[in-house]
Amino acid sequence: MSDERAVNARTTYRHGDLREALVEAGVEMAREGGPRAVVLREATRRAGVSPNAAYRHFTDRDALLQVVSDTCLGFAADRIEAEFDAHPPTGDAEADARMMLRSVGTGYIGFAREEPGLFRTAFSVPDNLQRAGDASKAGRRGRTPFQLVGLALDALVATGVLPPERRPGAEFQAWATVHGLGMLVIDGPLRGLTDPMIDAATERLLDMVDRGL
Amino acid sequence: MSDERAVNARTTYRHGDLREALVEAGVEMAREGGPRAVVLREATRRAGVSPNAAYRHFTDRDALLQVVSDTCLGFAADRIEAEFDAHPPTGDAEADARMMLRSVGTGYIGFAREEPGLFRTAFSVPDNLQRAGDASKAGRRGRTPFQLVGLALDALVATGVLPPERRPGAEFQAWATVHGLGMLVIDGPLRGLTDPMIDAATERLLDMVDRGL
DNA sequence: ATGTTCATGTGTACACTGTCCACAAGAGTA
DNA sequence: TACTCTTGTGGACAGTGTACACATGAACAT
Repeated sequence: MSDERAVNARTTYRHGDLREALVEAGVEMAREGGPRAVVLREATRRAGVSPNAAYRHFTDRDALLQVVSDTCLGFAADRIEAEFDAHPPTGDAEADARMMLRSVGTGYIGFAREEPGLFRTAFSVPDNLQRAGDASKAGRRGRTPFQLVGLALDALVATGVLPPERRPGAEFQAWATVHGLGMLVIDGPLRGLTDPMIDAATERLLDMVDRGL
Repeated sequence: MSDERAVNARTTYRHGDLREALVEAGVEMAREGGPRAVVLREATRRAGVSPNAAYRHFTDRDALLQVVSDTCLGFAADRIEAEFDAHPPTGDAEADARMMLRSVGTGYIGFAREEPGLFRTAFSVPDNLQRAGDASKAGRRGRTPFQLVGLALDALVATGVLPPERRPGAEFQAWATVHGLGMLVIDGPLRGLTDPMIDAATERLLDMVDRGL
């Protein structure tokens, strides 16, 4: 019963939860070096297990990366929800809905800046509309980032800020805008700008979305 | 003088222009498989040269990828300029300026869809504001994509569509938006959507920029 | 308790990668 | 003609993903 979970030393032949251990190791590597740093052999090493053991849980190195990537998306969702919590409803339904959409944006960018490795990893694996709401990509509260944008937009429609006829597909506009900014901040021309400058750029961008949606 | 350029067979000891040949090989690999497919040894193989010969021209595999990436950005610029050409000025300066910005967007997305591998490669290497206008990233007409957005925005200011006080930093908004859509189309939730659907999403996004800038 | 089964981990091996080192070829110059 | 410096070669090594055959032991049926 002395189940040394996180520690790589183990006495039993069976690991206990190797799959989870590999994913956690993968996330840690991704945090430091992005998707390229997610190395299968290194993950098994950190889990204190032989390289081939990984193949009992993942068909491929890419399969591991896929799961790691999904996990990272879940973290992004958590970060966005944290932003929600930081701006609780005031009672002004319209302003609250607006703030909700902004929170998606600021949370998203915050995640990109605080965890660039995880951010890059989250979007290094091809996705599609079917998988966008997949439970494996959800955060602690069970929602994916993509669903969170949708929620914010629904609130905008409910309070009459956004005309219903503009609702369908609106997540793509909001998403693309914020995602683009995230990429620019991490790997693009905006790299190395000071925090206040990035904050300003974020605010302007969200203003644009607010006006133009 | 029988300089068999593109062919990998060569008679002389010296290659002639190995550096260029390696870059071209790299671009071809990037076209098929994105940045991960840019393999140094394979490039030398295609150039008909031993693996280590590459190190006379690039310090690193990453150095090669950097140059390949810059080249891809140049292609993106070409694609955008082609979109300019497809929509020549009509005489209505205001409408022309608007169309110019739209062309940046449609050209950009067009490039992403037509050459996903090159697009991914172009943005796989970290960049910064200093390098954004670097000549190595320019297209045939000597302008980088980033500079082309700037040009379009300048035209909007010149025709009075965009208030001058909003000009500084506006390329970041335009760029982020379009870049984000590009990523969504290639690797994100919008992957696999039909062309008309993507066209519609692009139009809506550009409308948003037009309204909200 | 005992034997069997089958998921899970091990060991060996191979092809392939990036990269280091010492050496070779030969174009350009003294 | 001899010397030099750039460019390409050959061999080697560590590290990676992954295939195959084998070992272990937890769970379950007897």
